[in-house]
Amino acid sequence: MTALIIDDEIQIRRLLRMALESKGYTVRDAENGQVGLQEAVFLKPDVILLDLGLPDMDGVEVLKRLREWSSVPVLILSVRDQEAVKLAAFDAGADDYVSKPFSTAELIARLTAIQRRQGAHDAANLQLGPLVLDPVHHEASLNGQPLKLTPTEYAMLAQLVRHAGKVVTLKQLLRAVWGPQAEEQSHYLRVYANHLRKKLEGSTLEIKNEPGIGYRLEEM
Amino acid sequence: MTALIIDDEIQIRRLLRMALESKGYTVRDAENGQVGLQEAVFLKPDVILLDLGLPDMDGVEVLKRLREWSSVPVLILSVRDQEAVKLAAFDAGADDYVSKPFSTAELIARLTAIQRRQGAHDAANLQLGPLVLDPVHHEASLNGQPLKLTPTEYAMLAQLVRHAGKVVTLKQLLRAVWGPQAEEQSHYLRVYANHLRKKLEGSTLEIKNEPGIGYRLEEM
DNA sequence: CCCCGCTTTTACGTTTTTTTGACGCCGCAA
DNA sequence: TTGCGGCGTCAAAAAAACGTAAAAGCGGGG
Repeated sequence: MTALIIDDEIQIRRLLRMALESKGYTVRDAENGQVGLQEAVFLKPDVILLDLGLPDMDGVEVLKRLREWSSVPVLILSVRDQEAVKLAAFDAGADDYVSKPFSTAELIARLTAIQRRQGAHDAANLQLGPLVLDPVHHEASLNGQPLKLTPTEYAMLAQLVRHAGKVVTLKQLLRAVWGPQAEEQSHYLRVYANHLRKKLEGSTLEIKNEPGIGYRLEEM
Repeated sequence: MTALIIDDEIQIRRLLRMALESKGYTVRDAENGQVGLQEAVFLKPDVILLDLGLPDMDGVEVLKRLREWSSVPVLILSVRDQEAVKLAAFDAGADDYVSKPFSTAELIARLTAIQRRQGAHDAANLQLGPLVLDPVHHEASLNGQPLKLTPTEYAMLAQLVRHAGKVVTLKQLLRAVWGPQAEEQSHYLRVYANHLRKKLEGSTLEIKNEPGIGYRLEEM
């Protein structure tokens, strides 16, 4: 089990390193985003602890770059206890969030939690029943057969799969797929929900609408 | 298992030689970049330990020259603990980085780590159906006949072959072939996809485009 | 110095995707 | 019943991405 710490404060790195090593992790650290990403590529860690306040680049940006090819569990560390930042981090694919200062016990608890969750539905990719999404290659398959999706279709379906069975609000979907400035353009969703429904036709999956709230991907 | 040490300080060479030989490596060393490159060609080592502070040429330059024809794992040694240099080395294709002074234990650990990683996707020649790529000499053949490729064409085709059958995203291709700063220059890809398609014409291989996502090399 | 091969840039027609607009349906409330 | 908001559907218009060819830039070798 290897963990990668990306944080610019050496005290934090030391603290985390000790806590993790005492739990049997092999620990590697990086003090900025650039190096952190490089380490992630080379080291292929089993979990990443990422500080949002890095000197060279925004932590959310680091997370986005990481998520282009990796689905490793990421635990966000941050002094900022602001909702907006939290949401941005989750949107970018964070698995959990801890605000500094934190107790090492809480940290370890959350860490094992996200790794267990990961183990549960990892086995590679985003998956829901017969549908498999491969985030690295942007490919999808349904019942083992390739499913052709445009970039926008893929992004919307991925968002739905990430919250499979739960309602994803209109705003969440629009923000995730079209960006924050498109939060009000809910007609986009109608068009693309339609596309996706056609492509999912004949499978056990269904995109349901909750009027005024959002959409939900369900397995029948 | 043979290791090549490229370093101008004789104490370092001795130290490394002892550490490596005790781990069962056959060791060869060179005291400057020129000789080091020649040794690399001649010896085809399984791993290279490269000092960045060489008397005759910049270590990063050595690495670039090496990477023109070899994908051997390279571990960088340097007294300079500067981020800029590290990044330059990684960009040029380094696998890991150790700052002097270092413990031999750490060195060995990193060494075995990068070799294990390498083993994963090495396995000698890249091949897909009638196409064979020789990473050592940067040569290619199709249906047994030599296929003439420019360096850029080779790099792009190699990237596609490594992920044969899967989509390689635009960013991934651009980063791999033209470097991270060319991430947005997707017109390069159009031009070179075109070149490669012409050279693959008549074979069972096909370069397909997934609009907005990337390219895929398929065998028909 | 010029030629040659390779890379980069530019231009333009084509294909694919995204956006926009129109229309009808349904449920709900006035 | 009628009017309205949110939704589903379809297709045209607009934008983006792609394929292709050819010109311009660039560097090394003769």
